[in-house]
Amino acid sequence: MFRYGVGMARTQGSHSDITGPRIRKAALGLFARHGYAAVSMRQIAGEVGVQAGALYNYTPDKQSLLYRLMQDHMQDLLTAYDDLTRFDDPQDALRQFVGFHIRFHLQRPDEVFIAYMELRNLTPENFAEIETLRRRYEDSLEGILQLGHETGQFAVTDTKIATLAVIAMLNGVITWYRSGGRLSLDEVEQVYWGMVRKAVAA
Amino acid sequence: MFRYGVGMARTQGSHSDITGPRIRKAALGLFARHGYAAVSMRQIAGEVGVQAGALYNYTPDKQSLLYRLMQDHMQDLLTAYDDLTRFDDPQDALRQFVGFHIRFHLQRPDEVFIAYMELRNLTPENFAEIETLRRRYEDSLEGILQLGHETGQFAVTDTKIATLAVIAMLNGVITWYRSGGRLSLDEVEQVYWGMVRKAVAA
DNA sequence: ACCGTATCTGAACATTTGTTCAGATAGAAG
DNA sequence: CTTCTATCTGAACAAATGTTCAGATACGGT
Repeated sequence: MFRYGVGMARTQGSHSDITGPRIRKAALGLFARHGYAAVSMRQIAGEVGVQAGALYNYTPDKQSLLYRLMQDHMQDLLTAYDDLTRFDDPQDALRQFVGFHIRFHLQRPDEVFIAYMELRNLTPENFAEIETLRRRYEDSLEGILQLGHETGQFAVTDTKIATLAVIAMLNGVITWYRSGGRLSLDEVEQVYWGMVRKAVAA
Repeated sequence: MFRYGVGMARTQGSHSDITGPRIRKAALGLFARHGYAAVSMRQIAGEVGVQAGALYNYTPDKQSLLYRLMQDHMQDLLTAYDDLTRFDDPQDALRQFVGFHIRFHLQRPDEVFIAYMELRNLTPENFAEIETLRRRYEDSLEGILQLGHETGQFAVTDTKIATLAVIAMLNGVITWYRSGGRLSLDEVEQVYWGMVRKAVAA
């Protein structure tokens, strides 16, 4: 027997305020684990418990879904960093940056992974947007190094390279850190701060 | 008019010693630029000037092609490093490591990119193989830091973390360095060596 | 109770995917 | 020249891809 239209419609409890975030969360995890190109819209839909077509109520296409994730992440990062009350002393400001960076990024391993690994899957326009945001964040670190260089507290021959080197080093932490592991967050922060401090020290 | 069999066979000058490397080189470049999952066998074949079916004379499948590229790279790396005559003094050994790492990796940006970004596209067995090789390389750096720690020349509270931090910092160089840019290879090496030296200094 | 709309299904679409293989030609060896 | 084999073509395959859409159901307001 065929009951016409059974299950072919809006489902119980469905609401865009619920489904939207769930889709982005599922996409986030899958993109981080398998990579953007290796994940299909049907996989994402499956994780949400919905058909693939339903995703297009929440994103115009797959590419925009990726872009949205990156954009949200970068904006969260900038907002959180802007909310800090800064220190005037370069040394204090640098320590604050290191601590903030490590803690913020360790709380969002998937976002960080995607924002770094999937840049090449963005359209040129979307890529430019994300790069602008990233640049703004890196510039704030460079500003600290620059100031410390001028006051003679830091010995960095090239602040641009030093900035990238410090960030690369800090980002490395997310490749190995697992909460509940050998070291606590405080210990990790202290170890990295020790290395950064000495690396730029005069 | 249909001439039976025109162009449907072995092509002039075709030789496995030529085509094999060309396939790997094309795959290397495409994987690095667009990512393993986003590159099709037909794209690779097209770059070589051959039909997709011909690739299967040189690799059992796409996955093995990726694995081969990573394996070759890691083995080149280990062989090149093993060929160095080592220094006894930890400071000298560390400087040698920094210089070697930067120069070796800057000469092979595509290989490095792939070896780092496409690990998740390997089968578990292939992944384990590559990880073993990578571990062997990292262990040699940790050995240097460990020795320097024992002699009191280095102040690294955690040699494991220090190893990963140093490598992450050095790897960062390939994300921005372009030959013919503002800095020469020697200058880049000096800048990074300065930061690494100070970062682990007692 | 009714109506408008938000939300989802199920099916369909044109492409593209990795892979296989019979057959055809070129090169190497005798 | 003949024979054997290495190398490639061209076509084919099933499966998977991103995306669209008519229609069906649930929700929210009146």
